[in-house]
Amino acid sequence: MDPQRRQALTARAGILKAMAHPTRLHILEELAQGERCVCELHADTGADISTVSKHLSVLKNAGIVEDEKRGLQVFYRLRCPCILSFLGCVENVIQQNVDRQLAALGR
Amino acid sequence: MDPQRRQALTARAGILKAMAHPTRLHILEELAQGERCVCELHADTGADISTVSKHLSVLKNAGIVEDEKRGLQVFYRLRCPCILSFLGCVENVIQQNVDRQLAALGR
DNA sequence: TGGCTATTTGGTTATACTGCCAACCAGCCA
DNA sequence: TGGCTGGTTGGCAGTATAACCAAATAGCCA
Repeated sequence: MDPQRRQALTARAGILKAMAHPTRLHILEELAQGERCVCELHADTGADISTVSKHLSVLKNAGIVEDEKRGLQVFYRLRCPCILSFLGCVENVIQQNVDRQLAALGR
Repeated sequence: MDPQRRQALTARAGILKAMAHPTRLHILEELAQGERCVCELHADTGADISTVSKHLSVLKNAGIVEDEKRGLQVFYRLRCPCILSFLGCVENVIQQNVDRQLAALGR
């Protein structure tokens, strides 16, 4: 595989990896509805605030979200709202998995 | 967060996690063009064949691909071809990251 | 059956990710 | 200035991933 292709694949994988965590997906879905401060995300994920902060920095390093400090609070928002658009297909896969498991049970 | 939502998020994250590796993305892109046997994927990823086999089992466990043995060979194919449809947005994010880095340099 | 090819599995080592705690920093206000 | 609130950072322990090698398995054919 040539280095350029390798690099392109690594970049894409990096974005996916940043998204591939339940708490981070939850955060992204919240942000899809509008910007949120860290304390709000802390409240509705239930995770320790330092954990939330680290998740946010993962998302920020990946370039998926951006932040803005206003007074004491830091607000985060999606940089590309389209980022969640593929979840429809992910749901298809999951539904198929469920169907398959049911079929296996009934077998 | 209620357990059901937590579970849904974990399932989604699982799919993303399975995709979040350069070699596995490469494999998925190959499969998007049609089924391939392990040896073909081995040839064009350049990875050790046992490594390719393990990557394929990750994808299979996630329900993203399915396999079929025909003679000595095992062929893999995408279960949901739409799975790569979101890469367009991932590319947007990457392009923005590049732009941002360039801007930072020029600053 | 014996040997060959294609693939999977087990074991090992190195590396990376998570979550939690404690300490620290920044901005506001009395 | 001192103290408070909101967030970030560093460090640690536990867990999970990745790649490689060696060994095992499955199907074909002589």
